[in-house]
Amino acid sequence: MSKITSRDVARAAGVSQSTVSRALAGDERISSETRERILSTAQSIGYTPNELARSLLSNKSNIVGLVMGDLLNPFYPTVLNGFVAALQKRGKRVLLFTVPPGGEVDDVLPFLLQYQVEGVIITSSALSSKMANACERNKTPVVLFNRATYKEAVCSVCCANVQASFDLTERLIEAEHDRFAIIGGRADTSTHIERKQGLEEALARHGLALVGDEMGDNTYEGGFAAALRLLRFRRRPNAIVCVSDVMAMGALDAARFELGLRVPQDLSIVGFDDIPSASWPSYQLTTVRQPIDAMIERSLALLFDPERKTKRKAITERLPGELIVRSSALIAAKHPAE
Amino acid sequence: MSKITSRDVARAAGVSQSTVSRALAGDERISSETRERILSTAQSIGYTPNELARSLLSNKSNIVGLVMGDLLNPFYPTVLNGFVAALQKRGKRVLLFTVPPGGEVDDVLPFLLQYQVEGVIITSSALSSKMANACERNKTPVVLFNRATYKEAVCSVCCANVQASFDLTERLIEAEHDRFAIIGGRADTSTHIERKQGLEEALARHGLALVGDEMGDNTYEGGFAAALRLLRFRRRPNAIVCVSDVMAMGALDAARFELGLRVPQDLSIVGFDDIPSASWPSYQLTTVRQPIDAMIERSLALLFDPERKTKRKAITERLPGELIVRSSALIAAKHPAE
DNA sequence: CCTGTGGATGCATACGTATGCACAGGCGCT
DNA sequence: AGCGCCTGTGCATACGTATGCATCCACAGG
Repeated sequence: MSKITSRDVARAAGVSQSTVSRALAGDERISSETRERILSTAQSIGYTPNELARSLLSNKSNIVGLVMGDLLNPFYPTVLNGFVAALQKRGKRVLLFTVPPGGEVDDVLPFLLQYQVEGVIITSSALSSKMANACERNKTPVVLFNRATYKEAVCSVCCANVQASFDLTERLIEAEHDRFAIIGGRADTSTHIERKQGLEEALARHGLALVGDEMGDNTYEGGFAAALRLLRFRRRPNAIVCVSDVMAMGALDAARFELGLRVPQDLSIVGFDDIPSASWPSYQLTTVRQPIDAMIERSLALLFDPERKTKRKAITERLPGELIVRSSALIAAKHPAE
Repeated sequence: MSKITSRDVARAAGVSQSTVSRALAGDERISSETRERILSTAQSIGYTPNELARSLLSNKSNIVGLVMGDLLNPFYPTVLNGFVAALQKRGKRVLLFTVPPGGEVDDVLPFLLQYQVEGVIITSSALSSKMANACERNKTPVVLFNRATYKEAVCSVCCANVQASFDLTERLIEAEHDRFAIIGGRADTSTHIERKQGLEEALARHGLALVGDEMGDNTYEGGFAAALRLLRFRRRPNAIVCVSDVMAMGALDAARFELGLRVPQDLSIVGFDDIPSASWPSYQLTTVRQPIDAMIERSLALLFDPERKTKRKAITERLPGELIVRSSALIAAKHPAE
């Protein structure tokens, strides 16, 4: 009783293997009584179709590869959850890979390709041109999520980071902040680069410049430590822009509990992502919400878009972020007129 | 240039397909010069072995199924991360499924079995006896993580919940708490049942009984709302035991921000899991830490244990939890003597 | 020179399923 | 009655890889 195959069902039902296959596929040509008989015998002897064999023959694995980086940043579980749910709804299976800190996407991609995945979604970081080519050669579409790439010809979906960051900064300047500091994530990520760029552009427009620039590694502890470094200045910043919410929460706690500062009276702290805990009363974090669901939808649309197979254009979609005003920063809520 | 197979490599290198297969497998019998030639041609024409075909033939898919429930409870991303990392290290691939709220594990298991997974890890909930039998028939080992089952013959790994909850309660009683309430998760989960049981046993031992019993659905919002219901009593509880940390954090914020109570002076709040945010200064949650890494290690050991294939015993392993004392509850730190 | 030996490679087949084609039987039409 | 057609089923093959067995060649020993 090792493996029960369609041949076993065929033997038990007194038909051929091909008839079993057709009956299970709902082929019209099989008479309904035969179909019934086959289905019930399949049920009774506990037959489970071998999807691997099916995939081998049809050349369609129904599997999508998902490469995640840091699952400990609360933004990504939400993303992961969304992707898995959306893919399951579309009848796709998810092969999940994790890139450990310090690891490279390139290390896991070969494994994905071996499983004949129909597409790959990468949320961890960009990928090398070598691997981009390997995917191209296999005709395996790739979509970068929350990451942009400038060199490689790969599709990506992200938030309009520069714009969102620019607008956020404008609002902070409007509210009379004039000493800005940034707590960055990792220097090699597009989110970091773009959000910093928007911030600096807005500052420059008003003749301002950053008074502090620290890295927080996209962790709570990193944000906490970075904030301590920033706030020990004699003339400390009065606005800290954090490239992600986890770091902003660390910074907030460092300011309040370690240095006894009041937020937002003594300084404003803002983040990006709008993770669930940003709305908790302990934090009330002003932040830029990423439109996760829409981004996921667009990612899958790009991934499965049939016309991408012909014109292999590297499309980058940028969805607008939404400023969520809470009480961690001195920003007036937008007038309804605007 | 659709699919590059080992035959293409064979043709390009002027050998047979079987020689290619053997060369790539590192077969000793292939002369090293032939091997070199094959490897380099494979490289140059961009050959990727088809793992599906390989799996079909060897009857070993190298895939492990992972069924997750609520990824929005921060405990589970940590678990997921740990499992994926551990499995990748063992050379296994992870096929991830999600059970949407209100869904059943039974709905996704058939898909897993179709992909010939070598084992299934379930963190969402127990599974029906029908599905347990189906897995047994397929000789597919199953391990429940953080869930126990009493009826079915399935292995499981959890924390020693009753014991941990009992000890925690004893410590709270020692510290003169006498009006206990519980905020539960979902009534049908073993974690809820067992933690409540330990709590009630300890209370009974001191002639006490619960003064409040609410459900919080293992969400922050649920914990928040449940705490409001509990704390509007005239004689409100002075200790709230929450079955998971997320709910405890909700309860804490409800007490502080909504009702103006002081924690732990006015009441103690404790949780379970020790999620990362439990240690943040805003919360400082006293909680029972689950030994996640050890639990994962034991789960995989059970899953791949060769002798389980002969004696099909349903082993339930219970690892001790560790009480982490912080400032959300009035508990003296254990004397070093003890 | 013939045979035996061993090393290197090719041939054929199997894994479990889907599908084009052939085939059998029944029925209606001329 | 004979012909064609339709319906329902079986036969054979293909997917890409791994592997038992046969084969071939070279070389050594008799």
